[in-house]
Amino acid sequence: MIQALLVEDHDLFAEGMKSMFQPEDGITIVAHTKNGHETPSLLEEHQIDVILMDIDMPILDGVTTLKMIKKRGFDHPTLMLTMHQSMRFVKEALEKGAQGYILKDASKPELIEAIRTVSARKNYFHPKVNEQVFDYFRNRGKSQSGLNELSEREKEIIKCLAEGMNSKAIANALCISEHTVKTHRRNIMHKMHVNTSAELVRQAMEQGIIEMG
Amino acid sequence: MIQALLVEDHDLFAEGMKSMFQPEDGITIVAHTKNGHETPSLLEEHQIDVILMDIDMPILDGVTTLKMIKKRGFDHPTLMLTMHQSMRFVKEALEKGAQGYILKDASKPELIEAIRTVSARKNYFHPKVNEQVFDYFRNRGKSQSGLNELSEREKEIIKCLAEGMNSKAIANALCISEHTVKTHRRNIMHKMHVNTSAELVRQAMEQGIIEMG
DNA sequence: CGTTTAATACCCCAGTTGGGGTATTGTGTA
DNA sequence: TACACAATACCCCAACTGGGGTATTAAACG
Repeated sequence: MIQALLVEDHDLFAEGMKSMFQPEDGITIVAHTKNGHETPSLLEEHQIDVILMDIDMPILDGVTTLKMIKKRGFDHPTLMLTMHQSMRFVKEALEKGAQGYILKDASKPELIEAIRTVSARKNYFHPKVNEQVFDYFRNRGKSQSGLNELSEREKEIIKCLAEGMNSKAIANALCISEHTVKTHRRNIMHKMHVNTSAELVRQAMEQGIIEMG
Repeated sequence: MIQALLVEDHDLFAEGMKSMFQPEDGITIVAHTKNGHETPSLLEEHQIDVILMDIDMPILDGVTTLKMIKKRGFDHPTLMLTMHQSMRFVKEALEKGAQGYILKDASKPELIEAIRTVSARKNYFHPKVNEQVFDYFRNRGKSQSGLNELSEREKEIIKCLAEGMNSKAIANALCISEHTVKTHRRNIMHKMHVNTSAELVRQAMEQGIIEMG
């Protein structure tokens, strides 16, 4: 029996996951937390074979949580659960040492297969994610630059734009010159292949660079 | 035993919901569809006491589905399930005849209470939603205008803006003059209390006016 | 120890945006 | 019928945006 820890903020989804697995599935969720901070202590209390980690959580998101527990010396195989099909998250999750990535609109058999694969320390990608990974490395080979890797500063600029600030306001807020803000914005727009700030914000939200509400 | 129909596109969430209810809960999900279009035939095939309707679905969203089945003469009590805490959705769902509204981060007991309440044809609001409803009517009393009721045309303009179109491109796409586009955009920005198109798009996405990729 | 990259800053400039007006038409509703 | 409102269109104009450059500095990386 594979013993799983579920890190997921949506209670209803978590409840569902817990009661979903039958004895014949060979999987059981032995612990659940809505809070990334509680993860380490749960990993100590229970004998966990695999972590099921939601990416989209407020306060402490899945990728950050993963980074944190790896840093503390835990090395549990981890399956990332998300609604986002974005390469950004896949890439970040892989960098932090996740073994697998599955979308929330996957089927139960797919999830079971994913959990079994990951708990055996093999990599699992949901078919829909696989396409993205393929595209990613194909583009990477071409452009060397690796899609759209935004710097922290650039993400900061995007957040300001999304909050309705213009160049001058951003310059004041970040204590830099208006020229610099303009340069950043232009670089971001090039990287993301968009033509207006409005489209920039849309893309950023879809890719999870900006958190929702 | 309350017999429920679940309309939900995320397979994993649906699977979870199905296996979540125990006999002592007095609730069972007798049918599930990922597709709003299938709802009417399922309502005919099964004896359904309550519909659990996800709002955030591609192709045919929950509110549209609800409108469609009401139009076809079905009058099942319906509980809307969503991640959005936005007043816009609450309002639309109510207008289309939903009996209740619950967020996906509710707890299992809350969900059970909601289903029981709605199936008895009483109204149910999740506490978090209740605040919004209260705010809404309080503002409504003040301003008479009712928060930010965007016209269909205005929503169309927003979608174009989010796709990176400028006034000229939107004017061409919608076969109207550039002046008109400008007027619309200005009206929208007033209604939504934002100062830039970028912020406009952010707000629109948070309120669900624009669907996510 | 060179090379790359992020962050910073500046120049130029056409074109768009955002804010202030006003006005006509059609539709729907009180 | 009369009033309200959505959609349309136009005027003016200061300010900002987006696209084209170039360049310095410091940090990161092989």
